Amino acid sequence: MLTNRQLQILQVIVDDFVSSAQPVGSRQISKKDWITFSPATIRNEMADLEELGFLEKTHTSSGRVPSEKGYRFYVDHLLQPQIMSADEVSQIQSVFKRQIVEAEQLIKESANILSELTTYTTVLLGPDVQRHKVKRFQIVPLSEDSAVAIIVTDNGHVENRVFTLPEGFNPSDIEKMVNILNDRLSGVSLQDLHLKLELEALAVLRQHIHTADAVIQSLMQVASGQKEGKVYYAGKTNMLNQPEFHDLNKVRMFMELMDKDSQVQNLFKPLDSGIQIRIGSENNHLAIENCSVITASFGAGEERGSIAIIGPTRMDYQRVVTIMDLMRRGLSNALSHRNDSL
Amino acid sequence: MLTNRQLQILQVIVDDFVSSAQPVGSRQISKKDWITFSPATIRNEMADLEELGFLEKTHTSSGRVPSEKGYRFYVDHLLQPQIMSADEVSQIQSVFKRQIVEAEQLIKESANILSELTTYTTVLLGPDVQRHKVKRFQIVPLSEDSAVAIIVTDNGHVENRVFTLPEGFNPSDIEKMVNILNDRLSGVSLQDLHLKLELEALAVLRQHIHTADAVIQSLMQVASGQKEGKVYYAGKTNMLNQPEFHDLNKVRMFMELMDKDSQVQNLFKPLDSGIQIRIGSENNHLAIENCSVITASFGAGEERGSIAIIGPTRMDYQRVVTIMDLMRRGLSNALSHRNDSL
DNA sequence: TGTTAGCACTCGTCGAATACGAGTGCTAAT
DNA sequence: ATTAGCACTCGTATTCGACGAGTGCTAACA
Repeated sequence: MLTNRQLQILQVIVDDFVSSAQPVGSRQISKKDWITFSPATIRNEMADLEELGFLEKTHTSSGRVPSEKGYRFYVDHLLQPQIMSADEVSQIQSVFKRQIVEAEQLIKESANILSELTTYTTVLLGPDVQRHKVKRFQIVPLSEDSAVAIIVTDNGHVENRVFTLPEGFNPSDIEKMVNILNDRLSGVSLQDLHLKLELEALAVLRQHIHTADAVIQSLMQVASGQKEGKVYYAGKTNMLNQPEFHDLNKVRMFMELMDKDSQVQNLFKPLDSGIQIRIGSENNHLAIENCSVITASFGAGEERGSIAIIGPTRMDYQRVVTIMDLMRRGLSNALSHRNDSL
Repeated sequence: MLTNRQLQILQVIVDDFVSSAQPVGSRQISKKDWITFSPATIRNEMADLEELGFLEKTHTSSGRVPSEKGYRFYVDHLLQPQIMSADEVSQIQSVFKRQIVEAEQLIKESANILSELTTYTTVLLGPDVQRHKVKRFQIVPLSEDSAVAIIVTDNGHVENRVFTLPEGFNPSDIEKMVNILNDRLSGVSLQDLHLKLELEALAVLRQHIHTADAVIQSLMQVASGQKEGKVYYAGKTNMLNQPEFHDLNKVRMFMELMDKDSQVQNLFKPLDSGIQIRIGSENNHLAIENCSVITASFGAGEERGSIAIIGPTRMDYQRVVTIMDLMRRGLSNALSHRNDSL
């Protein structure tokens, strides 16, 4: 167990390093007016903390830097809620006060404000479309041999895709077919749709319509169109201002990662609904081995999305956590009041 | 007018500098076996070319580098079509040979191949949605007080948006309304829709439906949903491999630009349908003042999109132009065969 | 026994001095 | 008109020493 003095020192080191990006030395610590002991004592304690794995040195003789374990301890035990300036609070709330035209717009702006306020990179993951339920099928013929299939979900999301009509398809069959589909499959979630189309609808349609098989194939593609929710980014380039990204190679790896929605989705998905912090190697990805990711989810009922803020491990955890909490509450609230689409 | 010898020298300088990124000196030029004159002669010619503004020096005494004017002259007069390896040609054609599931997919893959083959950044601008014509309106009620409005265009594109139903709206009016809209407004282009909704449809609807005004408002929003065509990117990070982007500031500016669809759209839109090259400051944008942009458009009839490839001014113009030409032909072909949506 | 002052030592950074080499411009010879 | 020869320029890489921030250890102190 750490002594009280060690806790104090660890806290100062993390706080100082976070704001200055420079290794912090014993003298610097002793200058704080609530630190009552001498640099020499601090050096001794620091040596102990280093032995315990909470601190590191960049070279034999320069100040200490928190290790991953140090950050981990800090976020687990030393985090204190921070007071935000009224100005910043109102900046966050301004998004929610305005009449929300559409959920998508709301989310984009939230992401922008988050990355402005934190100076880090923000990723917002939209709700998982696959969970939504079918509200209505629609097929609109475009020409002799093509049509667009449309699926509207219960929350107003619209999936659509153009497909080629099979040879010998009778255009007047469309209405019949759409009716059958709507009868049978309303309320089925998109993720189940694939199966139900094949098991239930196919048999019935075959009885009525000549070329059902080909059309069903196309419909199945519509259903699986968007495998995962949308991803919104903000402040991608903020990372370039961080001194730890002065290395072009790191920049490249980071940017490449941020260009791949699917990877981002996996890496930044929260594991439960609280606010979570993953530090450095805990992220299990080379491109962000020196980054921390703070995630939270928001939403109401089935309609859940999540926020991720990515910064260097040397990031202002206290501030980000408080901002994040404000934002997730605001978003949840706004989304449950008007249950719009994404 | 430039002498034959000067042309030769300019050509060698551009070609060499493009591939090596190093200023090229007189000795290096004289080594080429089709160059018959001595380094000293070359030095004299180079001094003249510099005076004419085609070449520059990086410092008083090191090799020459093409100036913007030099590149301009090169692309205008010295460009020779290049022979591509059979391997590369087949790589391009492979995209078009496969059965195209959807135009969007086709375009994404084209962009990827372009940036792979060129090692530069590719931007593909989709067709301008605003030109498409309304094929069908649809309104699907979601709950007591909300519904989603859908517009299908003649090429299969689908625009949609959730809107709040006005107080006292009679759900059974929806069908009536949709019928009127489809009757009156089929074939109207999206860009005209705004106007026509207001001038023609509104009056008619008012006669039949109590709360028409509010609904029309929402429909107008749907129509203007996507102001401009979609933008697809590939190889954004390729630029980081170029030695001229070893400067973090340039990287930041470039990346920030590439995150703003609307700016990208303006900068990279081709002015006519041929292959165009804009060099350095001709782009009128600080973030790409050391870049060249090569654009071309593709498509059939109204369904036009465009390709832009962005690289450093020191870019392999010959190669890019030939690749671009292959690609634009391929895309035009593929799109006119199946007139799919974007 | 815990704390602190003092001091030798380490290491990274910065600036000056130096050597090197690639390339030019000019002059004079062909 | 062309070219060989040569002095000169300038960027890069390397070395060296001075400087300073910071440590670890020892010995003195409360």
